[in-house]
Amino acid sequence: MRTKDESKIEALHQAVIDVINHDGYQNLSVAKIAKKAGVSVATLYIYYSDKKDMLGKVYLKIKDLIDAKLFNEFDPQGPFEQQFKRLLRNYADAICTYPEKAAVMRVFNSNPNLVAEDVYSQSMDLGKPVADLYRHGLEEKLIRQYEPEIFISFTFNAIDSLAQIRFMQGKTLTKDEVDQLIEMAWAACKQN
Amino acid sequence: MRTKDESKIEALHQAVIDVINHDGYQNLSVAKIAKKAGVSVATLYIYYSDKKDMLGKVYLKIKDLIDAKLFNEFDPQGPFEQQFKRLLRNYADAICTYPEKAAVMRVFNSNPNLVAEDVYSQSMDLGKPVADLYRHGLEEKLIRQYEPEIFISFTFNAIDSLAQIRFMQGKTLTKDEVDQLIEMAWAACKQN
Amino acid sequence: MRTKDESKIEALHQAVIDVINHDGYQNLSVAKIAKKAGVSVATLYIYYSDKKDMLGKVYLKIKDLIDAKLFNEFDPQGPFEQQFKRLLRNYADAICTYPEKAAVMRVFNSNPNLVAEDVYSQSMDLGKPVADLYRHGLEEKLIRQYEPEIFISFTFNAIDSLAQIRFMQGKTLTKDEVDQLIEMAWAACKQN
Amino acid sequence: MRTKDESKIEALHQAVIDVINHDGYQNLSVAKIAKKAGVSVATLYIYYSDKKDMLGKVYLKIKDLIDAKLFNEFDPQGPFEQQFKRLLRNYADAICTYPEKAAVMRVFNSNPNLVAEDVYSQSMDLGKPVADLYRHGLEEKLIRQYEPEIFISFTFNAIDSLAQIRFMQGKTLTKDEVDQLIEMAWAACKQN
DNA sequence: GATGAATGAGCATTCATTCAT
DNA sequence: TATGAATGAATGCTCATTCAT
Repeated sequence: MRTKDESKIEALHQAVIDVINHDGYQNLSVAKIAKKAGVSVATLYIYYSDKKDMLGKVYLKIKDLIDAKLFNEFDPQGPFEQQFKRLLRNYADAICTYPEKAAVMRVFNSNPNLVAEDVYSQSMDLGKPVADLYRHGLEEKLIRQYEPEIFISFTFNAIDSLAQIRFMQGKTLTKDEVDQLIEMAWAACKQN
Repeated sequence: MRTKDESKIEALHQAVIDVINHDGYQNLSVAKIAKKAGVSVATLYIYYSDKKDMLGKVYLKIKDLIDAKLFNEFDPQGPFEQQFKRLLRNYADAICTYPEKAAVMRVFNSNPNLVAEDVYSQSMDLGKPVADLYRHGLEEKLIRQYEPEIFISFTFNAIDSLAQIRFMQGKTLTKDEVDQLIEMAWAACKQN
Repeated sequence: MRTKDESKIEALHQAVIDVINHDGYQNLSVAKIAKKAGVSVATLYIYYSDKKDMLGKVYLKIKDLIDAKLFNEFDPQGPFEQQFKRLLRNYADAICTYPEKAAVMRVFNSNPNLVAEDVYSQSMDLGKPVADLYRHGLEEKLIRQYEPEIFISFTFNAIDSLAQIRFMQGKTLTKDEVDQLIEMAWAACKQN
Repeated sequence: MRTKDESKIEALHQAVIDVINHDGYQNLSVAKIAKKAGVSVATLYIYYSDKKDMLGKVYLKIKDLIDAKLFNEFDPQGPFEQQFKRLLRNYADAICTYPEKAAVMRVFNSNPNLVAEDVYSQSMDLGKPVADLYRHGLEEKLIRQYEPEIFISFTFNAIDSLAQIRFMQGKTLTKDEVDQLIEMAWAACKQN
């Protein structure tokens, strides 16, 4: 029965993503999700304790998917600028690869009370490697001596911001736009 | 006859803002708004044709409030960099002056279907002067030759992004942070 | 101020008739009536104690209008068959002259709880002359020795019944149909 | 899983009938129906998509019940007058057997917008056998050469009309009245 | 007399969740 | 495991009626 289970969970997760992107998350009812996933509402409650629990798990799964791409070809020993840009490029790649999932993640990020507090982590929380990189850049005076959140705003959030606009227009970031975003992010953050 | 009670409209608007910031907008019910405003639900429907209409009007009022600050001491004839920074400073000032309202505007901006399409304008739409400034900078080759949305991401949206984080932490942008945001925005956008 | 009053009452009465025929009487709200009449809801309550009172008065007015036509050229001394047919012809004339009003009367007749009990009188209650005629016919053995309601069914109600069907089809009774109805009514009622 | 509770549907149908006859159909609210049926409002929406759907199904069920009686001992080859009277007697029997249901059907028939258009058929539409009989009588010159609706008025509708009056008086048609109604209907319709 | 403002109670419908099988 | 049946509480909205001017 293991495979059966997994396929149902998968279907439910995808349904959440579809419904949010299709109807907006304020129309996100368990009935709609279950219907779209082709399972009964009661079945949904076998896998998840409640709606919040389910959304939290979807969120986490999406986050893992994107984080998984984040450190592709990432060399913690390489030169700082290269690492910095590598990270952002990977992030841009990730949200271009999974545009609907990225859109859902943005929804979760700007609506913290959709999921339980403990499951939710700020958009800042891109994990230890990012924090390490930031600290490294700070110590070596390669980036401005500002708070980490301000960097997030000009890096990941700036990319997200454009991606969101493009997603609303039914597009994804172009290769050129990614290059431009990275250039501007670097220009914004680097210490002169 | 009874005279129109302007204070009720004010109370309703404030209630919308409070409820969105306290309970999140997915718990934004007409009943809750009316209760918080101290009026009956039926009364609400005297002033607004429906929920969407009400939210639209709240949105517009907030937008006007912020836009009103935007062109304070703004000199369209002044040097470009100064104008650029003036605009962003004014924007930062505005959202620091009305932090709850700015938070609400962010919610509306990322949830377009909360309000009628005609009332809604993209976060990009900061009005003609901004568009003029962008075009001017482009023509004079003072800023990068990129699409306007990408600039929005590194200017208004970057500021918004940090403001949102601070708001969630129960803070507002500090004077220093505003300075830093403006510096970074300019570094990101300017043509080298 | 007398004329002003009358015109408002007239407008309200007409509005009731229009709304019932247009939207059906289950969508008959005082707000809709007042709007259509061009007066405020509160004004309506100056003229009538409540909705039921108003509808009752409209009903009575319509009834009077139709009853007024009923005894046109009616000769209580004339031969029975002629009187019988005269009455029905007058009735048919009346509901052809005021088709919307007749339609409204039918609604009231089949929904007794729309108006107060005291104002409401059974469709049978066409007044004393009709009762007299019935008694006369009975005594002279010119009509069947049945209960009065059964005659109503084959006379006024039969005419109403066809008129209603025609009204729903957007038509009124034709001259021929009226003749046929009267012939059949007489054939049904007369004693052989 | 829980099994479908047929008794609930039955209770709901009966509740509709009761409420219409006791409170009139303009006070026919879903809440009242559910309460009277002893089920929750939400349960009602498991069985019916909406109020209109429910009323439509009640209507259809009642219609079927009455129609089922209509062709009892009906012999399409028998003499015309006998068939004519048989049909009316069956109809009278039906509405005497189910007086509350017949009353409800009358309400539905005179308020077409209570149910969906497709479910609704005019009171005339008593099915093909009635139409056949009418055509037969017409061709053989056994009945007057009039439109079908006019016959309906002097047959089914006349019976209905008296039945309605009696129902309002808390009675049903007596055996004698049925005989009288049929005699009069035949007298009205037959060709001399 | 006239009316815009105001409301409690009610409307049809949907919600997230649990039950019984 | 799986699900149709069931529901109390909530949803957005409208009602007939009254108030204050």
